Amino acid sequence: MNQSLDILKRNGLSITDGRKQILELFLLNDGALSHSDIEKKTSAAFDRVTVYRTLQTFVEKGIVHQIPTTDNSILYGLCKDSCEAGHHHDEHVHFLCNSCNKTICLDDVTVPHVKLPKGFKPLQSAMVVKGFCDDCKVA
Amino acid sequence: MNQSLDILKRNGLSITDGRKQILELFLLNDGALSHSDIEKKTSAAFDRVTVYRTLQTFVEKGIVHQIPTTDNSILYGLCKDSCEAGHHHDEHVHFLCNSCNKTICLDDVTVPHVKLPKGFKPLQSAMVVKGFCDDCKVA
DNA sequence: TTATATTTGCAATATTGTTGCATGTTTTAG
DNA sequence: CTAAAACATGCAACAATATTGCAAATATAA
Repeated sequence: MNQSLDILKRNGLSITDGRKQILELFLLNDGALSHSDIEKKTSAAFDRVTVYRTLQTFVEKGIVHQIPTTDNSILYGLCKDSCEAGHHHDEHVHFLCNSCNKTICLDDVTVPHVKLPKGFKPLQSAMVVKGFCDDCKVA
Repeated sequence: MNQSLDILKRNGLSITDGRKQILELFLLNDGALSHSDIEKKTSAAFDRVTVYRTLQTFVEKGIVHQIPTTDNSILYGLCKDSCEAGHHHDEHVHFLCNSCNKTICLDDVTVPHVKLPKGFKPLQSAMVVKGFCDDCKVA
């Protein structure tokens, strides 16, 4: 039943308090989290360095993926099961709500392919849509 | 003939050395620029605070737009003529080359609309494609 | 040309990110 | 179950990046 434990084991990571708790945050939270979100939500229980390294490890293992932003931060979102170490399948659309400010992974909305000018070879795409989410939309 | 002067005037900004030179950089450069790119390319001729404020002003006036990244930085790209103060029309695809590391605005490639789950109201979209650009592609 | 408005640079400070290393914890092997 | 090895953590020091107030300098308007 303990999903975070499961994920850590599956990825060959040692089980530590920090990793478990940070992973829990992702599992409980519906939106993406930044480094500072995590510090706040854990009440700085872990050294900031530990948080940095934990996130880095999670990215490497394909447990979370990075979401680009325009505010000098990086957001991290939980990967779907289909992600593997070193091989992310995070080509879904991310939605940033202008009102509640949450960033949500729309796992079922795939980033569409675009026709690029001659000579450009695409390997990976990211898409962020801003607007109002279901909870915040004006009725 | 002096395009940067023209742009500054059109936007009701006072003409200063810093603004002219930074704007020149964007006009001469084919890729997007970060704060630190600008500091390097101007040989730190301007205080870093001035560069921050200049970029902020340019964004507000619709002279440049922000491009999201996953590396704790913000890239700035020159807007097309159609952009106005407070109302960006930067819904074109950005291409980040894995080899030369340039980020290029593909002004003619529009970000496609995606079908969002019920209740989500989109206002603005950004898309970044990674891969190899025309210059760096393996022949 | 002068007065006003705006911009700049400096200083101080805050925030964010990185590295090496000793200590503590987890895992593995016996 | 225990000991050794492997690994993760926290601290300290440091580096880089970002923000603010304010006085001096510059640009614009009258």
